[in-house]
Amino acid sequence: MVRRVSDTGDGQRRSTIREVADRAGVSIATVSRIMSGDYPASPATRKRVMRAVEELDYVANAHARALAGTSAKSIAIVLNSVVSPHYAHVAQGVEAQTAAEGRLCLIGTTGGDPERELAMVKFMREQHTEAVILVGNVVADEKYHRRMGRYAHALAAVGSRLVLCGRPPLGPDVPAVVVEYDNAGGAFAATSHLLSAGHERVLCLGSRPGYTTADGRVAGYRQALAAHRVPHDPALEVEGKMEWHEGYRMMKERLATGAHDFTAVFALNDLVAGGAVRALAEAGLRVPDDVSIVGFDDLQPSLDLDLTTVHMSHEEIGRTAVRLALEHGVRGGTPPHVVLGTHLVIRSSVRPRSAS
Amino acid sequence: MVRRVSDTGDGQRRSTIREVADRAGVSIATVSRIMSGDYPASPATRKRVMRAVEELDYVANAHARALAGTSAKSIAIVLNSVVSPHYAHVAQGVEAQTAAEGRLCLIGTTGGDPERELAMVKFMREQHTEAVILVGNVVADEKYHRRMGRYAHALAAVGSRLVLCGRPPLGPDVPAVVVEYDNAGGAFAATSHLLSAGHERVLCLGSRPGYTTADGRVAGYRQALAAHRVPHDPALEVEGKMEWHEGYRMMKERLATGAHDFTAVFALNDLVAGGAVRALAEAGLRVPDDVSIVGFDDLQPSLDLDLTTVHMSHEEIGRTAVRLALEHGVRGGTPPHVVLGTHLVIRSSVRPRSAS
DNA sequence: TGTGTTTCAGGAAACGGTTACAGGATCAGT
DNA sequence: ACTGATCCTGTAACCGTTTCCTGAAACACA
Repeated sequence: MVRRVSDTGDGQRRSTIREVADRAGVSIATVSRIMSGDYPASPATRKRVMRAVEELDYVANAHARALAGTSAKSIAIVLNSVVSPHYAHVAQGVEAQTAAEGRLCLIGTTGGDPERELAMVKFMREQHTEAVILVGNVVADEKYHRRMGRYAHALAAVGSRLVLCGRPPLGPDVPAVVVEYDNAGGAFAATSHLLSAGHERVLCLGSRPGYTTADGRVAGYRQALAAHRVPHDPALEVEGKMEWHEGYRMMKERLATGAHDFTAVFALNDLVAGGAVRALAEAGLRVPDDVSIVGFDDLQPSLDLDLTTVHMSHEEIGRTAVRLALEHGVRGGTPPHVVLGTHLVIRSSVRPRSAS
Repeated sequence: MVRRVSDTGDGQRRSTIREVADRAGVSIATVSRIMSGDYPASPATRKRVMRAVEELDYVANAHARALAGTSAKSIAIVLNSVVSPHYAHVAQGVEAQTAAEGRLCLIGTTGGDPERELAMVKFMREQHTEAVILVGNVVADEKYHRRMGRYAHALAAVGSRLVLCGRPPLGPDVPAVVVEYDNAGGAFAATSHLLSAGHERVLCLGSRPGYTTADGRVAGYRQALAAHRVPHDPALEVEGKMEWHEGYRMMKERLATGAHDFTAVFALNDLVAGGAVRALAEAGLRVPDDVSIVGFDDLQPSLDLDLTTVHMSHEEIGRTAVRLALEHGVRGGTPPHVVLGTHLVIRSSVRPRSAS
């Protein structure tokens, strides 16, 4: 019997339970039981084992433990990127709740690439995570739908323990917990706030057909226009990604090509608002004196900009995702679908039109 | 022989390699070999196995695989929180490089609690991660030193594969890779920029004795004063955490209690700068007309504020940490210690004193 | 002292893979 | 037809735990 050397590949020799047992002069069963909590061992035995553990600096192998049944539970979160403030907060929420539930949190990023997302999900499945939380919107274009088949197949295998965070269901045959936030409602409130202040030409910055988050917010914008009986001018909807530089670009181009044909701006998120504000400033336009603006997210930028914006509890989304995944895991049944609300935070970036 | 049911606890029945083998009419060895890449199997056998894998939706158990030797490599990152932009970028860098090296990234947060940090390190050890990257500064107070013993013990066990990111060494007996950034150098450049513009009363916002990052930046601030032969006034150093609200508070209190006895501000990071700018604005003071300000980090806020600031490549830090950990793992020897440079980014938040 | 109960500890199977070793076919060369 | 070499596949040991089942010692009680 050749015993392979237990080399973990990192040059570290780890002591095993057998070595602890030998040193303590007991069987491995005894060591295992003593390690895993309250077992009625004689004080003498217990002390001997503990000393051996101490001396050998023994740490149980999580893989072996998982294989033997007592798996160290873990939950995976897969997102585009962790630098975007929104995602960062969601990740924070997931991590916090995961820790609170005594689980480990695995994280993987995809850069928005569906291919990498698929690979990640497979990887997480191999790790036997209890749940995979997918966050971030995915473009619902043709390519996406073509790959849907494979997605659905791979994801259905983890069954209901799949959680979709702020993104559309993958298909009717793929059961999944869904946690959304009320994009349309928030956008409605934001736009209404501007309209109520007398603004009628409201620029909508950052639309991006096919991206569900953007679509939801644009929908809310339009609903608000309709509710206030303000005509909808498609030319006021500007396409762009929800990033600072895009906000800057969109406003820059708007000011360069067209006339200053708006008095207010609804930015699809705070980053876009920030970029837009800078572009306005460079054109000599002031907020809120010359232009009113409302953002979305209530993240860091809104403090610096003193921006009126739509507040979401980003961490709450992450926490809820974990909680629902776990609850649903024990309860079963049809997976829950939760929509988290938003509310408007008034700061100083909006001024009534009559007063301007 | 009673075969326990392979229940992973999540209600999902996962198919095993044995089931695949049975269905394909081959042995498990063949399945294993075919799954793990290029093995000279007959096309017929290969096809049969692949079909069985497909039908059963077989995914190998990562734990079993790890136990058997071919471990799925992983790297752990432990940090205070992922919402702080700096940490988020570092985490992003770690994640990116980890993925590039074909590893999985485990993430854990501690909330700055040394106790939780210790628990995390232990957890990561159990997971047999190749390296544990510790990022974020830890207060070097008495309590910390008291616990040092246990830290050192637990951490030394992962040996040189411990990476310290922007934090002080744990002790002379604990070998670790260290990746730092030049806080003092950056602060020196920032402060010098203000001094060269003719400012002599430069407020330093966010000092916090014992916290190495803050200490480094304050040191650079003082060195710059000395180099420019400007007297150092301790009253100009204001203590506070490196957060937006703290920056706001510090400036608010300064303006409330004392006179406006400074013409420039060196904020220890961009968040603090943002809070300070808001407080100044509320007092009717403009940047840069009335007060010049320089930040540190060159993160999102500096775009909104058009802030002159010290640029660091936050992601680079994370990437470097992973790269060094892996390189050092194969090379051995004394662990490397790398210091990454910074440079000043000029925007519009500083104006020469003579012109104001 | 005999017997029934605890109390504590060990032996061994099982978890799901990988891989060294061995062996049966198939095939080419003589 | 015999011998080797070549190909492919199966058997079984092993990774490091947990835990069921069994058994010996110690104890209580009649």
